[in-house]
Amino acid sequence: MPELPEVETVRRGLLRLVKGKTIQSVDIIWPKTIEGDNEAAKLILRGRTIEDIERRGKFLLFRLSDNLTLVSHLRMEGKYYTVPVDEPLEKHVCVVFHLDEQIDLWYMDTRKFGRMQLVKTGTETELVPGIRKMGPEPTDADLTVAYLQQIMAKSRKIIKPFLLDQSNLAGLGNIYVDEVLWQTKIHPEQPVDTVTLAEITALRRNIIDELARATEHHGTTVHSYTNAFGEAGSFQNELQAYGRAGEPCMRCGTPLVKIKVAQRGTTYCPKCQVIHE
DNA sequence: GATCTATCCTGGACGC
DNA sequence: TGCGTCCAGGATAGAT
Repeated sequence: MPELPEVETVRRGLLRLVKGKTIQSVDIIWPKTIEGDNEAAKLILRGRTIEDIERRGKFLLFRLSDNLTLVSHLRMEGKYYTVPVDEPLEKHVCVVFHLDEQIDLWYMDTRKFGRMQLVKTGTETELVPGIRKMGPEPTDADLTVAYLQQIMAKSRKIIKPFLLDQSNLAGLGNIYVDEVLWQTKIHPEQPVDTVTLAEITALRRNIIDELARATEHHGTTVHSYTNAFGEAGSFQNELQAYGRAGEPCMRCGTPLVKIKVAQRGTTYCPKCQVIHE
């Protein structure tokens, strides 16, 4: 399930593989992948050159020639692969971009949750709802203690769904939320407005550092995630909470517990992570 | 306005 | 072996 480190890894891989290439034509196998009129999208994409690929949160932004941007979200299992032209289609290929130099770019998605949207470059911050409402990137410059303190004081949510909500901050998903909460010793059901300033400060540090470290490891491979070269990330070997239910906590030895929070599987240490007033 | 819930999807695990 | 059921989860529309 791609979160920010995985999406950033895909972006870097795609830059090496398709930057500067021109789209000759497009086949749309799963129509719902591309929002709106598929036939119009095919016509609009034809002849456009991929000038750059940027990222905002978990969205990939393919900057195309003549001020067009293809906004792509991988959701659960979306993946990009480049293959020789006219390679027989594998199962789960949703969109094929026929590029110049005899290369095809496949968008594959086992669960077909991923979505793409075509917009005029620069309007994605208004026209793509997920980007319009998105909170700051998890970096030292953008994600400040003061900002977190301000929005957390006003929230009546519990911490896990709060951190998963991309309008509060960008980039976290189920895996890394469990990790940073374990690192910061915060219970996933702790009410947001009761988290102390010391905890907010430590949480912010852990979010920024954890996502940067995971990006260095090319992300986490759980289920089927691979980068644009079909390679798996290695950060799953570094995980301390997610997927380790029943195993001893690396801090205190207490068996980690798995519960459901906001419809999401959640692993935490019942001794280190205790709800406080 | 804030929060919660159902929905979209399919492969894999599991029980019978 | 084959079938049915459940689980995984990011974003969002609709309900509360």
